[in-house]
Amino acid sequence: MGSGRGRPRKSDPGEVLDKAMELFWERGFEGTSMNDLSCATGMAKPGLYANFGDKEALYAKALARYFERTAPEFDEIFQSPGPLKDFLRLYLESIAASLNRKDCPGGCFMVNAMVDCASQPASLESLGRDMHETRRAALLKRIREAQRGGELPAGADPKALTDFFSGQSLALGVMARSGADKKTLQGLIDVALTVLPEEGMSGG
Amino acid sequence: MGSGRGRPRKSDPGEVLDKAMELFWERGFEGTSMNDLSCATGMAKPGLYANFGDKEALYAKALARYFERTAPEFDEIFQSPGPLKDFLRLYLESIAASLNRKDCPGGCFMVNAMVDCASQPASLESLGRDMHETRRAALLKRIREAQRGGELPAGADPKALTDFFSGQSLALGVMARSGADKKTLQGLIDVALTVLPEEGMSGG
DNA sequence: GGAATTTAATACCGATCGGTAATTTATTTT
DNA sequence: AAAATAAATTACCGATCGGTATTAAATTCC
Repeated sequence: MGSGRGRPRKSDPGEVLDKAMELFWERGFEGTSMNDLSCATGMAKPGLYANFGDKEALYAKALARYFERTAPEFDEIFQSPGPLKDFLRLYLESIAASLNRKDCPGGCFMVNAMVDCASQPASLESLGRDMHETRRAALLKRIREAQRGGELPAGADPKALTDFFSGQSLALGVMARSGADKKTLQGLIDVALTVLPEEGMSGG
Repeated sequence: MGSGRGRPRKSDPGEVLDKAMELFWERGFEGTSMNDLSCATGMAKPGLYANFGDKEALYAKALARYFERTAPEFDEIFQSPGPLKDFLRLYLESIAASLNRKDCPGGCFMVNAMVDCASQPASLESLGRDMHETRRAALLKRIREAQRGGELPAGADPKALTDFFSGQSLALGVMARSGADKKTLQGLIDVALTVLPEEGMSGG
């Protein structure tokens, strides 16, 4: 009846990875022990090692899962056809919204992974950085398109704008992790968007 | 000849605390062991406990020392008499400069302490938050004064502006920790400052 | 010089860490 | 039913953690 030959699995590895993601997200790499993970997921320690490798590999897979889970909403926003300012508002507000959800235990997992480099192997630090860089690259592409389309002054610096808005997502992540409420995040977003020219004034 | 009666000290507690500050700053709370601290400072473990209390107390004192060390430059900037925009440029650029100094091991210690809450006692997390809040309060005061002085439109929201610029310091801290170069930080600052009206145009 | 005192240095404590070997249980195949 | 296989379970490993008891060394007061 089962799929394989031996004893049937007690826990679904996918659900285990989801739970591991939540724990690492909330408590970080050093703050989460393999015993914690075993208790929270219901999968005994040898099972964790057999299914995911060592702690570092499990963390990497959990972080990758976070990236994949947030990717669809991210991609949808990036393919929205409206003007740049609407897109950036949508982008930052979706980040702020995700940071205040009940099932979001502590800020942005990627930001945490970038800053938590204090107490985690270097490979994991660069992993978080690479993921952030991926999103930053998509942002730069979108901003360059907007400039070609006349939405930005010819003198504007797309890379600087990209670093700026990419930086806003970092600021939101830190503020959310330190307990900022939704209104505070929204205030930052509203101010940040004023660096762009008013909509409709395409030519300068 | 000495100051007390017993065996003379081998290490100056002040210098020990400085070294401990650097280590905690670079590696975080969990990432720094008492053995590490003992080796790096030259003070044996029992000496550390006798002089500073347990690990949590030592970290708190190291973080407080960081705050005190950065306070003079901070205060000087806040008392500069120029227009708001010059002040904010000076403020953010001094943060960026401090983050790229050779003796700055990893971003901003306060920001790290706020985000590292994953793997450190809750009291230390709120300690970093309180320090950040202190600076934010000074920022708010300065921005309100500027608004009263007509440097900002009457409709501007000082609290939102404060959260925004306070957030920029967080973004700078994370970017610096993840390896951003000086040019990138400067680009973010230049863009961020454009949220303010042009200098000299005081009335609306 | 000897008692008192303050520090340094060593060794050690129980607990927990990441990781694994050995065994037991449950299922499929022959 | 017996062999084979895969997973769960238990117990355990050496290393390191934060923290401390104990002993040795260096100084000052009498």
